[in-house]
Amino acid sequence: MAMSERRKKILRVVVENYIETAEPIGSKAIAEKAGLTCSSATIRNELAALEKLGLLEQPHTSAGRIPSPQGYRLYVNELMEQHKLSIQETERINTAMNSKMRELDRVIDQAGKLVSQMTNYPAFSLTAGGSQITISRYDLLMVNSNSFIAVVMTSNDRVKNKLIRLPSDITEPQLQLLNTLLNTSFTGKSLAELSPELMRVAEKAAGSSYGLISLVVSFAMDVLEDMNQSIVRTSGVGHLLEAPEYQDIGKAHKLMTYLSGEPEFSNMSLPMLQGQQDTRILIGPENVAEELKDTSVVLASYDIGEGMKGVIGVVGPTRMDYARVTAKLSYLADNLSKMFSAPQQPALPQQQRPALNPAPASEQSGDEDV
Amino acid sequence: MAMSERRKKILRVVVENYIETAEPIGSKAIAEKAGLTCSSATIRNELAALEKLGLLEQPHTSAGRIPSPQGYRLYVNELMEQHKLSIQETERINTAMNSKMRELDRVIDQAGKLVSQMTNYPAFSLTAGGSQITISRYDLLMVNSNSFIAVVMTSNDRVKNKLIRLPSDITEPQLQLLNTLLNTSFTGKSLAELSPELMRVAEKAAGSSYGLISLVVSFAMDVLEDMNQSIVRTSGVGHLLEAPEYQDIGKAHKLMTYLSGEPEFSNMSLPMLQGQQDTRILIGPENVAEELKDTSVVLASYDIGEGMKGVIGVVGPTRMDYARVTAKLSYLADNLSKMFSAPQQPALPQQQRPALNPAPASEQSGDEDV
DNA sequence: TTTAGCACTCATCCAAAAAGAGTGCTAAAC
DNA sequence: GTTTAGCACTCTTTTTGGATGAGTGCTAAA
Repeated sequence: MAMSERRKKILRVVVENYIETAEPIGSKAIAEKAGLTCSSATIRNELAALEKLGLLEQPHTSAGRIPSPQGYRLYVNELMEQHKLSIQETERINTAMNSKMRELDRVIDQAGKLVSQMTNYPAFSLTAGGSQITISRYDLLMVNSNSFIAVVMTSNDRVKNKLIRLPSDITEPQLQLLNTLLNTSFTGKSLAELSPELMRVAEKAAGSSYGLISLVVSFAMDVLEDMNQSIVRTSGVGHLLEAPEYQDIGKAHKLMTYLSGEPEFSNMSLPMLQGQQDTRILIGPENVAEELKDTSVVLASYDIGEGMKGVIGVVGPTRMDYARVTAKLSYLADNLSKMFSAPQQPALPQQQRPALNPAPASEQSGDEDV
Repeated sequence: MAMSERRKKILRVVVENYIETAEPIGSKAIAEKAGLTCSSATIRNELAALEKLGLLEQPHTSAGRIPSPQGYRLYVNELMEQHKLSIQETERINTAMNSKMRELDRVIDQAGKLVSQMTNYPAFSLTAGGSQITISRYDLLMVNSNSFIAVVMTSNDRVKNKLIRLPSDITEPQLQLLNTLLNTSFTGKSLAELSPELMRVAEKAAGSSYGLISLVVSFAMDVLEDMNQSIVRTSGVGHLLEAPEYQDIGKAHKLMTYLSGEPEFSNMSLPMLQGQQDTRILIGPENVAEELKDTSVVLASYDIGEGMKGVIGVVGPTRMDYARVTAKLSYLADNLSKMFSAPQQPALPQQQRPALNPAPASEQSGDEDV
């Protein structure tokens, strides 16, 4: 009896009305919208009950009701209907993914932008979780007597390179030797295992007084560190101003500054980075950060391979359209996962660079380079 | 007589007051601030004259005066004093540049962010002008029988790579052959010169039926295209809300959306990309874009080497503090130029990765990779 | 349990009045 | 000829107070 069907219906009308209009709704309007047979007075009684349960709130004595965060939570958990994406929407995502999403950096960037454009909310995008990645191979390419290119490949099949210049000369055989040494002693090691001691020992053994090994290995460490480190990127903060709840400049500004800083999105993405779930909704006060206390965050994660994960998310007013946003977000995340697992890229009519021969072959694994 | 010293002084007070307070100023207040010996009535006469000259404006009959765009222009051209950066400010720029600005992509990103933080205005950052860059060298590194790494080096000493997978097997000698062919026929060519015909011919000559050449060359084309293409990045749009002129949400939102889109900053950067000047101030209506008509833009360019240029810029209300902004911008731009020309990085106490041996050597030229 | 009725509370809107800032002009002073 | 004091006038901003109306909570009857 705590939650009769009627109450659920009422709650739902309140939530959906508020999502749509951002205005409180009164008993009379509810009676009409809900298609219930009872009168507004009855609804008033129910409203009072729902308020007592903590699911509704009243901005002031003589206003209608709006959902409380708990109200949203119940709505999201039990009442919300799955939103189906329209064909246009899926098309849009697909085409956007086909163009220019090749490198990891760009994926983070573009995915965020795309999400923001599609939801009309600020969006963010991040990657993380590469701490157990190792270097699987080194190649040193001689350029001239005082510079060479170091190419390293990681266990998750990414390749990065760097042009290294030396103050003194080096010969091809020396470089070869160095290359072999690197491949025998410095592969299969994670960032943590590439200790300075190891380097010193190897340096000595090689009889190299140039610190050449350190130079290359330190580059390798940079690469691993970069993969490890999560890059967060925010886009579309301007969308905030569209929502009536951010007509208050002070409020809008505060949130914007927070979003443009380096917020701890990675924290809230944790359960997803650990693979415990792949979408997550944080409603208002459920957020840890003070700045997000009356804001909701919707997150979806995707797989980059080798234990690495990416997360895309949306930030908006608590009354955001959860059904629609989650639908878009998880569709996009799914597609990103597919893109990273299948080298052939998404499942769409490809448009290769027009001038190309029908390449018999393939595409790269993910991205390249530092 | 059109512009007596007194008038200049008055104009200057009006501009500087407006920059500081965003409020019109009246004759009496000017008399005090300017330290002139005359009375407010005299000033009123002068004000009327300055208004007739089009240098001042009056929001409404009984308000004080504010500068017109022409007024700003005159101020910027003749009256503005060079602003000296404080030690703290230069320090801040220096330290920010030392950390994590290694790769080009990141430079664009970080420089924009830094500018925005230092000026408290939205900032943008872009690079352009690599159309005559060529590929100077190819290396193909065998990974296994159906994949290899393609490494290309460009004429401006950047190196990019890509892991290429094949549906069918390939042998080391085949790869070698391919490598040689690429280096003999496809180096020293700009993007425009890498025509599909050339590829077809080479493909035939090589007897390769795999389209392998296309695969690698098309990657090279991507690389050149990427360098050619200007990447624009905007940061700190939220700062707009701090300015009183953007307390109007509608206005703020419009400008923000414009800035977050892909605005033609590259157009206004043109004179700078062509090396005709290295800072530029566009005041209000001097801007081409409708959205920027009552906004000012300050730009500074820096050299990336090999004809490539980068531009950083700031967008703000017409009353922005030009002296301070230009000072910061050009200091940063200078430092960026230095950083790109000298491999050793800026002129500051370096902190290398702590665990490293005192590397006898150097650092990379600029950045790496795609 | 539902409903009609009614007094009551607040936010919002609007108009009118009051306050204040700054001007432009005139006539006198330097 | 330039500067200045004086003053009426204009226009914005702020304040005030009443009217309006939406929506409630409660009571008493169905």
